[in-house]
Amino acid sequence: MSTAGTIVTRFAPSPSGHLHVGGARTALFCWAYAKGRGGKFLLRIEDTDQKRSSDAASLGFLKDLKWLGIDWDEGPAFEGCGGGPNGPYFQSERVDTYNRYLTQLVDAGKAYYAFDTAEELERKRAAAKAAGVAYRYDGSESIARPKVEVERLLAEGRPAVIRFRTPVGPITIKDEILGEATLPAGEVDDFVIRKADGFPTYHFAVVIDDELMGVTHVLRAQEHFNNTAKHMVLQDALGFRRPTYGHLPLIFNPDGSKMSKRDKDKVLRKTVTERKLAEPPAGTVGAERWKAWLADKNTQLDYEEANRLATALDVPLPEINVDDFRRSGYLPEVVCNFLALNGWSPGENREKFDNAFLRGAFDLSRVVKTPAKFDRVKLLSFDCDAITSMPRERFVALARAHGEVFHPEFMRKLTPSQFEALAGASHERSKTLDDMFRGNRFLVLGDEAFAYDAKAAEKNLKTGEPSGVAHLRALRPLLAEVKAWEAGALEAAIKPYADANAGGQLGKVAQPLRVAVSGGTVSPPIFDTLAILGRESSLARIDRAVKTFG
RNA sequence: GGCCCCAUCGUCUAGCCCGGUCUAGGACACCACCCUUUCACGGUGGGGACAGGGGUUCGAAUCCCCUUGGGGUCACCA
Repeated sequence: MSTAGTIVTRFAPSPSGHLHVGGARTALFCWAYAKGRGGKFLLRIEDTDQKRSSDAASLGFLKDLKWLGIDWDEGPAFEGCGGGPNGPYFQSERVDTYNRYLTQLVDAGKAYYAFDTAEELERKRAAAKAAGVAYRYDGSESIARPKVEVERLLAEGRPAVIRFRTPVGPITIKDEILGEATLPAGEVDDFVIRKADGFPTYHFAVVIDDELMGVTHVLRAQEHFNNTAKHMVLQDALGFRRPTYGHLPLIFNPDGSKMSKRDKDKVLRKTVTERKLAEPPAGTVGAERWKAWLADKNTQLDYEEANRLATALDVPLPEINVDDFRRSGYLPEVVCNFLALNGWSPGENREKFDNAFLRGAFDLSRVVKTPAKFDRVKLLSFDCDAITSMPRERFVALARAHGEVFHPEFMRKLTPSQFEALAGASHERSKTLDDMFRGNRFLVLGDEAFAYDAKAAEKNLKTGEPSGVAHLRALRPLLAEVKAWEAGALEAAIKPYADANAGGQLGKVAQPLRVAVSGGTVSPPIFDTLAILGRESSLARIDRAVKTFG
């Protein structure tokens, strides 16, 4: 039990390998609310659904929380967080506790066993729907069943659930964000509180645990709003106190659809169909999986499969999970900042802030009631601002760390000094930590291996008077003479040439060079690009371009 | 469909609770121009919203009602 007066919030996800942005925001707000008030933030794993079997990867989202800078005072132990006196923090390990309260309710006549089969219930639901009326469970038969009969059926081993006997009457939900709402009598029926497999349902476990763990404030997604009524009647029946509730607005895709991992499959399917790919790209997805995936729109690739396929296809995947944003090169502090802005704002036209500010300023009265559409373009802009305004050394360090995790083969092909030069040259044009890796593939391909973009070559090498190739021919001996192959010296060699032979328009010379050494029209500043590439590769590539397009 | 909730630029939002200071502010996006060795950055300027209809009031984005629209929820999932 926690000290009286201490604010306690909790984030209670079901086990998952990855943290969804919506969940991340909920966690962030719970964290900020408690920590900003000297309270505690705790984590609890809602793993009462055996079908969502939990394996080792099921707690993968803990690292996402850590990455965001959200740490928890109580909960599963992980990298210095967690532990605490109110555990276990896995609901699957608390079944005895739930059973104690369950028995108490049954003995008091506030809950009862029911033996309906799934088929029976389904039939009644369908009938109600056909009749155009709202389905409500009718417990009269179960309630009337004599105790001996119940015990006989139980002894027989008949599958049974326990339902809560919801008192008749309207229920008023009080919410710090949405205000008050009253559900008319009969709206909440006798819901299941223990499943046939012996596990409690979400509604029951939540109420017990929030009470036992001393949770004072429940902040969760708005989809739980109506559930609150169930939790309230349970609290009353058990004699529990009532936490303060705040239901957060949902976060959607820009088109209003729900954000789901399926969005990734959608993008990939569309690309595969458009490109008429018959076979999976090598090393991405197994042949069997590929077939099944293409045949059934409801089949989803797993996380790694989707990422490998996206990389092979060179298509960006919509970021859904926190880890997706990390992979895409977003800064954790920016993700938090932007997430907080979806559903809350500090007012006074302030938009940029860190978690320390959030924890000091966050409060429920400024949480917005309306659902938000997640604007990745604005997020990108925030990330760009954060990156370009950080010190260069910090950027280089972050980019290196990012590269080592997500682009190890790229990192292996560059020497440390080459990498540093590339990162330095990329800093001011990077919107994410990933940009420099995606945009500069040509650097790590062999001099004969990278491809020339036909359009770029046509425009910058073959046409013009003099043509780009003509400039390259003239430049080649000048470059060969450059003593120290670094950006300054290269500029000193090329600039005068442009002044004399291109009317001072450096672009007339820079673009042909760029296409010659990179294959395309986009690269870091040309002198940097040549310097990073080195003398040997630069000259070899120029020679190749002259030979190919001359 | 029943029930519940919500409604300001394309998007995120400020303003609403305590009506006048709002010819509605900011950010992202967009358009134009400028800068420029590509890309990006940056600079300057611009278009852009109180869903509709009734009330209340001297006066409404702000209060009330209706309509419309959006969302949530109606599981032995959480």
